[in-house]
Amino acid sequence: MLDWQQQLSAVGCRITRPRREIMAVLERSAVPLAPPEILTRAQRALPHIGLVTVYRALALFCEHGLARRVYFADGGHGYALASPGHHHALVCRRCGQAVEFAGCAEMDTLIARLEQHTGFAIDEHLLQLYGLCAECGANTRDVADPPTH
Amino acid sequence: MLDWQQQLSAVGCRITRPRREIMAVLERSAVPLAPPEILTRAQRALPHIGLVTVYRALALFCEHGLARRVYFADGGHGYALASPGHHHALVCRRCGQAVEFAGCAEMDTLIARLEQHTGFAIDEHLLQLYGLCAECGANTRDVADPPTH
DNA sequence: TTTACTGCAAAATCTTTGCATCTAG
DNA sequence: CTAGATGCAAAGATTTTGCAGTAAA
Repeated sequence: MLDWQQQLSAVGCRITRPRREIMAVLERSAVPLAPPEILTRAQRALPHIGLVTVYRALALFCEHGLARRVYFADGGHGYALASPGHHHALVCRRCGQAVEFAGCAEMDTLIARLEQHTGFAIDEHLLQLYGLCAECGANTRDVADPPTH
Repeated sequence: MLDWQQQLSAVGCRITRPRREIMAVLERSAVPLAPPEILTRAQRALPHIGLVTVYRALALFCEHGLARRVYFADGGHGYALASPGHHHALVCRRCGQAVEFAGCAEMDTLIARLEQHTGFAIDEHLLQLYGLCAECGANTRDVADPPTH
């Protein structure tokens, strides 16, 4: 399996210091991050990196399936690393932690039924689940730390 | 079943001319609309309505389950009327038309499996399907009209 | 009449673009 | 070397906030 550097190189993209750092920030975080937060974290290693570069790197990563946008229950969103292949996100509404999962097998029957009823040809889907992770579920009465998107 | 006016009145909200018009705009559209487009359409009947009112009305409608945000395959989003109860959207990637559907019965097994594996307590989900509606599927070689979000 | 709502103006965010400079390959 | 990438500054969008006036109930 190709790692992200090989994958980008293969299509003529360069592996630069900012891109490596942004990828590293995403790799370190269990929580999907918003671009300004990614910037802040990347600046610890690369003080002069700019927000524009973050946006451009994220767009590139998303185009190539290396990252994906994750929507929060409150309407906000962040970016998280994406495993190769088709996955979905399970997001903790309290700590923001996102877990990927595969398996849309369960949805195939649903999709088949809808195609028949509506005449649509369905070829893509967005599925995200929300809830409390084991840890947050256990500490429900603590004050919630606002998730650092 | 309560209509939206009764539902809002019941919680102390007023049924104003702008809110009625914004609701009417949503009712008339098969396509989820972005706030600026909702404004334009509402202004045909209420020339002095402002964008701020649109945002505030949408926030109110969403809070009370009368409308919902619909994400497009391209990352944009719009707002559409929501039927009472739990529904999902099936969106045509060409004309933008959105159809609601019920039935997450198929997902219950998936959710149960994930709860067991991850320890999450899952209580909400976002599911959207994308494809071509029957009409757009039939006319695939026409130039696409950019959907009026 | 009361108080929730509106509209305006302005601010705060978020995201994209143009361009000169830099750097990975 | 040399295309692709960066960073800055600035423009464009989008969304939120403050406040005085307006209108539902």
